[in-house]
Amino acid sequence: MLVCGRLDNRVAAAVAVSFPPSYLHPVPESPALTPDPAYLNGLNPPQREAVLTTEGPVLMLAGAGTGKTAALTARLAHIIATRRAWPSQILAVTFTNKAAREMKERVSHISGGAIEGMPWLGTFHSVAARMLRVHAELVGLQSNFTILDTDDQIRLLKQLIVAVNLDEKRWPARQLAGLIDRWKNRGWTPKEIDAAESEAFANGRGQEMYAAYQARLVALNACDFGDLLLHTLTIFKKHDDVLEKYRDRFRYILVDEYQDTNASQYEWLRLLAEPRRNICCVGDDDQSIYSWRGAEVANILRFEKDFPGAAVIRLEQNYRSTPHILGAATGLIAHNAGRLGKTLWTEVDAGDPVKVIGVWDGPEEARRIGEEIEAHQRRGGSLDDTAILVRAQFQTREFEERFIAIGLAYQIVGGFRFYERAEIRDALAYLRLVAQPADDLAFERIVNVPKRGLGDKAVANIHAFARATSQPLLMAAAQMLDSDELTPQARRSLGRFVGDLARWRQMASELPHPELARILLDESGYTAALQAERTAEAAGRLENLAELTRAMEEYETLGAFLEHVSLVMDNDAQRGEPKVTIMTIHAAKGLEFPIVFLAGWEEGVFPSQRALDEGGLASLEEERRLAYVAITRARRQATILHAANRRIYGQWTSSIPSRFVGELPKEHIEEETTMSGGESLWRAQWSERGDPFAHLAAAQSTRASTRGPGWQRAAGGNFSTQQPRVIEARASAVSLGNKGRDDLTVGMRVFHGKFGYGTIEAIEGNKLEIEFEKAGHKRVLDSFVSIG
DNA sequence: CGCGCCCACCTTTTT
DNA sequence: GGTGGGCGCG
Repeated sequence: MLVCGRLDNRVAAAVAVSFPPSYLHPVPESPALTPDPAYLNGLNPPQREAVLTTEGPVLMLAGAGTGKTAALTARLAHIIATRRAWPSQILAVTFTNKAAREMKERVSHISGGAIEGMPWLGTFHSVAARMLRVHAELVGLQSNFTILDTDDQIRLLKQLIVAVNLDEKRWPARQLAGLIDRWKNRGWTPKEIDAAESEAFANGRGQEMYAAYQARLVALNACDFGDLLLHTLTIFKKHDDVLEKYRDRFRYILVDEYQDTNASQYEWLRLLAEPRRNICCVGDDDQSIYSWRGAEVANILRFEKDFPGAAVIRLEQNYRSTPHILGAATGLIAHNAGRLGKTLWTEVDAGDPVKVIGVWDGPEEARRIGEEIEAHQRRGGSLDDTAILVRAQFQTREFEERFIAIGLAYQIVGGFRFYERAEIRDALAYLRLVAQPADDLAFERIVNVPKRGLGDKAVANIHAFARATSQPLLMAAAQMLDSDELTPQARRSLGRFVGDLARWRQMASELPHPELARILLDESGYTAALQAERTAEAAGRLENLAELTRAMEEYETLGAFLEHVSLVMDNDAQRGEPKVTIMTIHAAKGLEFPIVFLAGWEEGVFPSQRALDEGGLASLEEERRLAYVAITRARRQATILHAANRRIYGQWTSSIPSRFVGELPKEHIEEETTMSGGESLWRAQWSERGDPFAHLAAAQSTRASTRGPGWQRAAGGNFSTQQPRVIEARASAVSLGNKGRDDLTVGMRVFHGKFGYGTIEAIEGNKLEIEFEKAGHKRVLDSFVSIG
């Protein structure tokens, strides 16, 4: 097949057509005789090769911004158009729902909507879940098993730890969850945990706890995310007939982001790919940034060994960034060893060097980026063009504070997924309990939410009774109503809860489920409890719940919805007014922005201290790959910043620029420091002193004599003289895009997403002075408030 | 049973 | 510096 990979496109197409797959009916039309089919338009030679090399193993090394998705979708279109396989005979797996969704849309688009279903296009987990629903009984589950989220998982483990009299402080459930996850990622069932591994928890009881957890899951008819893969893998290994069935079905296999696969996914794929070995893995070893959650770069590095004769196709022509940006990224990643090797190039020749700016401290960094963004706005640019990428979530706060202060619209992407929010999980627990009365975890979660006087004591009682009579909690609770096991209050309250559940259960068959959900939230008192809070947070939660019930309308059955919500639902950033995007580099993978700011390039922040401390060289290289991913997000301009001082966990910390800054090729960068005396003075400062405030003092005393423009803005002193000018500058920048709104007046009560309710005290253009009920006096932009 | 205080924690994140 | 969880008291 290597040979095939070297053929030119026309020949490859001809070869392909001359060997029609024998299992299909002869194909009447012959694409090779007609001009190139539409899906090949605009593809460069390696991309075409990737599309046309359909038979045998293919490794597609696709650098950042090289048109990977275009090639992938064309490949799918090609396989289907040439009748090599029906859409239902192609397995295409991705890691995220977003990637799966995009691929679905593009395939459908490229085929002019002709390809409706690619039923086996999805995330590893959703595809595995789908298989597992069919064969659940082979691992002791029923096909309507529940998929637990991390929160359920931890609560369950905690119970198990307590049950065997382990000190949950010394042996936290989180740690065990992490271990079990790791084991599952490696494809190990409890049987495969050896003594050495087992040693990692509670003096050798790891294996025992893992086994107990698995047993408990089966009893609950539940599984966690890792199980979706591990169970299907187990089934493939033990039941040849099942494996055969899928091997026969999947004529072609396509894997996106192959460098992110873990051992269990790898094994899963290898089993399915045999004996045809029509597997096409797409990835970029330089963008492997998820080893900490089990991804093994080794999978991609050894692909050619695993699949001898594999065609290796490199996509290296970059369509995203300028030569300087690519040059900087390429120069940086060249410091890593053990790469497959790729060199990005571009036909574009314009563009500015990557800017590297050294600033005094964190606040100045935020200030500086804010100014750059406002300048971009003044030139007529949109905020949607801009993104700030950080190493860790804590860095976002500096920007948030600054942008609130200057009224710059921003969004922070990441943090909690939609379905990880407490209120969503509570709502789902209600639905789950109505759908499956035996769902003990759901019962525990909501039996006292909202508070109905059923505390730990009552719940412990129910638990004991349930265990003694071997029945689910809800059934036990119902029986206990007739006993005097509980205090009269608790009994009354529990009686009502149990009665409500029975009633909702009745309704479930008659009502559309979104309606059921609304009734449920209302009658349980959940909504009322949130409304009573009258806080910004509670209002947000109510909104999320409304969103949840809205989303339910798109699903036929409650079961379908529950599957969707636990596996698929994500909170995509909603469009709306233009705003700066602030997010972690991890979250930015796969995205691109014209203008990118890379903040906090300091030793200890990026590379992170933890990576430096514990991971050794491998972990440093992963940080470097992360830096590579970060730079290659930029289309036109990348700006890297590093601060000499930063407050981390309340501690002022001085740091030196990241080693990655030094690794950028000089010819592709342009350095600037806002500190007088240049880098040398500054280096002298941080190295001499341990006391961070000494720097501040030094800075202030130096400032009198050295007045670079940066100094004036840096280090926070002398605000009385500086502030008015700065505010003016802001006002003009902000007013470019936003006129004040006319529906607000002084004295009006308004609601702000972050600060809650407050009263307007003054209006000045599009800026408001508000006295907030909880958050105190603030200046905010009018677009952030609604009339409350 | 619920509130409040104190203390340990503190990359990255999908499913 | 903020937060969440555990524990002790009212």
